Amino acid sequence: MTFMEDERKSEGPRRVQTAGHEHPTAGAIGNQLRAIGALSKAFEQHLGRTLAVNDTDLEAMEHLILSGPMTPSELAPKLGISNAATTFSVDRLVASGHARREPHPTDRRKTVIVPSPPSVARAFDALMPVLNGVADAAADLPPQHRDIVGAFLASVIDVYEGALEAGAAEADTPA
Amino acid sequence: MTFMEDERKSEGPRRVQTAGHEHPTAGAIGNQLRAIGALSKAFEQHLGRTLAVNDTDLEAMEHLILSGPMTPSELAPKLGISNAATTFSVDRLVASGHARREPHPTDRRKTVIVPSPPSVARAFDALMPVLNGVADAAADLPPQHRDIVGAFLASVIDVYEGALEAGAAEADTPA
DNA sequence: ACTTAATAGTTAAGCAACTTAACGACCTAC
DNA sequence: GTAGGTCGTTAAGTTGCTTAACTATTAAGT
Repeated sequence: MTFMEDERKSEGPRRVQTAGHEHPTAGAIGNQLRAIGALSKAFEQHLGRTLAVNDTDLEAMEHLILSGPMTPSELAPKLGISNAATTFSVDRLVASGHARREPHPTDRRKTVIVPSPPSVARAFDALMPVLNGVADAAADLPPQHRDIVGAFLASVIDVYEGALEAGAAEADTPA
Repeated sequence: MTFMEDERKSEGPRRVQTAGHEHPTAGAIGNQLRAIGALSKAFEQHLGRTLAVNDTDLEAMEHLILSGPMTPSELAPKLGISNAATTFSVDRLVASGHARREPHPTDRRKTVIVPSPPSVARAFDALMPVLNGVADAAADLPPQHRDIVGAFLASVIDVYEGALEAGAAEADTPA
């Protein structure tokens, strides 16, 4: 690690400098979490290649599969893109046969995007090894261990949520 | 959950259908892992906004900070983009003052990308809450619990790596 | 009932970031 | 010293996003 050898002489408490000297295994857990993030990203990209769709369209399919058919306006915020971009994504999914548009039963302005069953099945088959693998790993733990892991993951979630809130608050206060 | 009501009558063992009926807490752990993935993605985007860089450039900065200065050719595979695209990313980082190009000391073909200390400090300050938060959460665990969590995360990593290998193998065998 | 305003989806024009291919500069080996 | 490979950059083209404008439909006001 050859960074920040000069600079940053002292300006507050800094427990984590490079990778945590104080608790070797504690730092290791952070590394594992980061590794999982990288692996899950890699896996998603692999999955996208398998189904011949780009990242956005794959994510759209995931939402359509996990939450069921929905309108473009509902989908857009889940994808974090504009309404118009969602139209393009749906266009691509329809063109490649992964989904179809259906009129909304009561509101004629709306369109419902329905994932095609074969595509759902293919996505599921590709996802299953990971879903099952993680579920099995968790299921294989004795219940107390499962609770310990669950509690730790909950605390990690709290950390992220806290950091995001702090960041949002700081955005409100332009200093 | 209104999906796959027809189709998929039976074609093999399927333990995880919607969200794991057999082991409620086991499924919960999978959900937690997914939540952590989503949160860390959201946090990265927030961080990118804070430093006024896009996702790619932020990831480049992270690699430059965590692994130290490196050449574009080393950076490109870490970003998962082409060499040429890395040139553009570096151009942007240099233009915004987050990094600078330096000639390689021995090989005059190469350029070394060096992150600017102030940008490193800013990124660090923004990252610290999460880094420290996770490290603290891990450090607060009694050692046996830490081992339990570490072992579980290791098994999750194995699951992903196994799935990626299987996917790669299947790509070789065009069926 | 008719007009006004709001909502849903799409289209249009423009922009940002990627790709592959081709280049000049440099290193390495024969 | 020349031949071939590597490094970074440039060029041309593609993809996928954005905002703004437009059409169709619904909801609300009078």
